[in-house]
Amino acid sequence: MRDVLDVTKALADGSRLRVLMALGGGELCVCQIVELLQLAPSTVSKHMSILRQARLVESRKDGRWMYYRLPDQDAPRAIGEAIAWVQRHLAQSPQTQRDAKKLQEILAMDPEKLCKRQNGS
Amino acid sequence: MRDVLDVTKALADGSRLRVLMALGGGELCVCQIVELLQLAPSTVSKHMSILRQARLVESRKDGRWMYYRLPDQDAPRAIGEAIAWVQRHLAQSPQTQRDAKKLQEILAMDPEKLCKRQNGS
DNA sequence: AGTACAATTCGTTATATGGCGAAATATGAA
DNA sequence: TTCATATTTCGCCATATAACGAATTGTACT
Repeated sequence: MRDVLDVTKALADGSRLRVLMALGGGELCVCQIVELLQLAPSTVSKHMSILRQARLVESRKDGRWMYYRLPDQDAPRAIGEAIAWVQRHLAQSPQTQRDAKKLQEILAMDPEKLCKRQNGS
Repeated sequence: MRDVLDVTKALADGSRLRVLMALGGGELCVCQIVELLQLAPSTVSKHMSILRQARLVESRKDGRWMYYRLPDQDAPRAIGEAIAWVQRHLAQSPQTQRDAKKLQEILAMDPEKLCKRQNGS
């Protein structure tokens, strides 16, 4: 039950759902997620740790950058099914579509500049 | 997104998950759920209103008793899938099995006496 | 009408959660 | 080593949530 609750609690937040949908397009680093959600880096980091705790995302560290991605096949079945459910039922959401658009802009930017912009402003 | 969040938030509580699993065996009235969860009637009522808001349960009033059940075919697909997911991944849980056992005892009781017992003690 | 009673609503309290900024951590570059 | 910087951890605050008991509502039975 703990496992199931970890998943449902992790899914019970709008920002975290948006991140999961965004990761459907491939891995993202924290500063890209910060830019998408327009939340403080510390807040995003907390969200990602909750998602990782629930095993809804996996992470990879590359230098100073931490990349998050959706889990692959080795993940428990419950996880894959939960993510698929979210994707099915959120795909048409206006929020998801706005985010997809913004993600294009973010991915077009140089990640270096993106991160610096966050300290600057 | 609102709909999806209503569902995930409703599922993000242990008591509500237990109720959904219990309803897999058929409809229950509030006092039976109170007996199962060992929570105050007002608390259970609140839980049920959250589940109904999310459309994870339907209700039927019979005299003074309110019966709750899992939704039938007319429910949105997202709902049926969510319930099926919970059932699949909670079926083996110790909590679910304890509850199933206790449910047998509750169903064996006279509902009239069950409700009165709650005021008495 | 009046009583009994299942369920809900309301008001309150304790805890959980989401948000931020400051400080700490970790890693690459000078 | 020293500095810059991406991320995380920590401490704090505001809001949300779960729990209860008391009061209210709705229904059946005198």
